[in-house]
Amino acid sequence: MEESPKYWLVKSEPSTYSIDDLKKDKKTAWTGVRNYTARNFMRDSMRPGDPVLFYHSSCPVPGVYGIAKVASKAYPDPTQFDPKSPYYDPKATKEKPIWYLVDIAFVKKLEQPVTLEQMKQDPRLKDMTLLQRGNRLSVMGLSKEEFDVTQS
DNA sequence: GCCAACGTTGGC
DNA sequence: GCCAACGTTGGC
Repeated sequence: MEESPKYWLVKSEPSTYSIDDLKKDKKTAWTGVRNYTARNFMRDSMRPGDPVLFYHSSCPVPGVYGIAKVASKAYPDPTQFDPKSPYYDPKATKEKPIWYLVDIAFVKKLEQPVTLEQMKQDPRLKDMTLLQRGNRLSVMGLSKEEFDVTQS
């Protein structure tokens, strides 16, 4: 049976990595996610080609600034093995990695961002994980409807 | 810079 | 296995 398509949202602080950086790079390894729920999404559910909303957080106007897509299957995050990396995890070994990631590829930058403010006011997005109280997930799933609203 | 909300850690 | 303390996230 055909698996239903999945839609995603990833957060990034634009001062660290923005949609413009992704546009320039075309593709990037989504390193540094150190949250088990987010890891599980990447490791277990993301598939190459899945559409991704690119969200800017901790910036003057938080919101969705672009579209990306999943560009690889999951593989171990190399930064967990690197003692010089801020994401180094001494408990991880190459035989037993802890953290996984996928590659994310640029699709497009939105001419106008869909701001957090706009999303909060859209009744169709009431159940969106992003808008739930206190949510801090950096990788989250979306329904097709939630993905499509930001396209209109 | 503040602070609420959350996840993780570690003592017991 | 509980739960208080702590660190981090992220909007404002």
